[in-house]
Amino acid sequence: MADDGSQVPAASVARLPLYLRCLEELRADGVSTVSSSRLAELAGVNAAKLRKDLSHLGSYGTRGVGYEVPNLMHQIQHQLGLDQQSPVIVVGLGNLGQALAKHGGFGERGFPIVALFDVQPDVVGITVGDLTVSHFDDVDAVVASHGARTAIIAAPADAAQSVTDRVTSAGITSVLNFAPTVVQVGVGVALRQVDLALELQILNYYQPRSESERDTKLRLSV
Amino acid sequence: MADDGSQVPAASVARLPLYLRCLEELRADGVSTVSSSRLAELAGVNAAKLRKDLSHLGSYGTRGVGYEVPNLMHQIQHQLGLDQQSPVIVVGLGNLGQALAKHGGFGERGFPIVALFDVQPDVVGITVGDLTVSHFDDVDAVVASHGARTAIIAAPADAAQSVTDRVTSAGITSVLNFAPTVVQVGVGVALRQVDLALELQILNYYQPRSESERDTKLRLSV
DNA sequence: GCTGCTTTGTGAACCGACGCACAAGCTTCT
DNA sequence: AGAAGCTTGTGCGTCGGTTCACAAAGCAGC
Repeated sequence: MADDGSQVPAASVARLPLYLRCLEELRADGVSTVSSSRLAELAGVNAAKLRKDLSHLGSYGTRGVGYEVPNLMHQIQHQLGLDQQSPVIVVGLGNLGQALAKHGGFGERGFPIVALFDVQPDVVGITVGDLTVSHFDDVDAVVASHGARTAIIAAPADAAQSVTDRVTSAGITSVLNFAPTVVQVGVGVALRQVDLALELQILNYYQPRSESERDTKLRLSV
Repeated sequence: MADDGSQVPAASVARLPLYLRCLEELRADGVSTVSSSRLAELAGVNAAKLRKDLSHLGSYGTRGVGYEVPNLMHQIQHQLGLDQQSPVIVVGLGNLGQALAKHGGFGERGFPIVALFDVQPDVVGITVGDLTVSHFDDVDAVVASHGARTAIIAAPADAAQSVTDRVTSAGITSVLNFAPTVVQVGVGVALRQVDLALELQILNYYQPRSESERDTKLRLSV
């Protein structure tokens, strides 16, 4: 029902790519139809929640049968705007940045990496994957020429904010920040933060502690 | 007030490491006392929410003054169980796994990487950072000898579940999964999933779309 | 065509999280 | 000592998300 006017709740949006990935697996296995309960099991979520999530993008299931895998994939892809490729730039080619640049998973899923940037003289000019690292000073022209809208920030923490400001003024409207610091973005720019060390610290809370701890805090799923 | 019996809500736990990181910055700048409003600004959250989060671990602020930076850091560290180091193993030394293994941020924050595992003959035996990659078959003995409780999974998706099962049976109780697939863990094992391509897909939803879209969905912070 | 089985889509209750707003409490100045 | 000014800690209303449970709807077999 909700196709045009209303928004999809943020919590649902965050799960749609997960469903899409599960659907890809099913399609690879030659499955043509899937029920909400089966798909929910694969995604590790509640079946009712999954159905409600999918209902936000229309009624594409068949009662008594389930969802047609290729059709549902197409609907989710459309809703997420994955119909066309979205070029991505990477800023900061340290260990993590280089790994991300060489990581094939992005290109496979419609996010080809088209340019790499750094400021270190010993990094600018080297080849990572099949791209040569450009100097960050050239970011405006390169972003414009490729029509890139998404930036992956893998720069040091103390440079992350200025890098973010620079790429957004160059036309970037989506920022995925791996630097271990909070960055601010203006309106009209989407932002997600991924902090690897933070994840370990969160996990650590759920470790059983020696000193007279309750053992009732041993669950966590994300 | 809530120190022993009651739990800290999961949403609060997930933010405590963030506060801790901001406090580290403040301490590095020589700041000895901080108000909730200032700390909230640094962390990018609401001040009342921050105070409520901190209240879950006791009353460590002084009204009219604020929080003493070193003391608050210590309390958060204690609550998260960061008093002692927690050794970590990395399974899967592809691009991402190698970058994570060389990433200094883990060791700095109390999570020294003590062992690396893979199954590929051309990877086992190589040196990454200052560790040599062991064969995954030896995981039980190595985990036991180091007392490691946390595993970072950077293996291919189709191996992630079996790797997870193996490391948990070897004694691992915290799993940080980077493989692009949902893994299941038994009770008593904490799990967090990080999927890089997923993040880009989520971001993509908030991109302005061409076809007669509302421009009211342009915000997102995490 | 009708009955029974299966599964979707959703109303509604429930639950947790968020943020406002204010009382309690500490500090400083007079 | 008393008053004024901050800042914490928290009660409470609100909002969004999750889950249950069921009606609506399609399919299969008789």
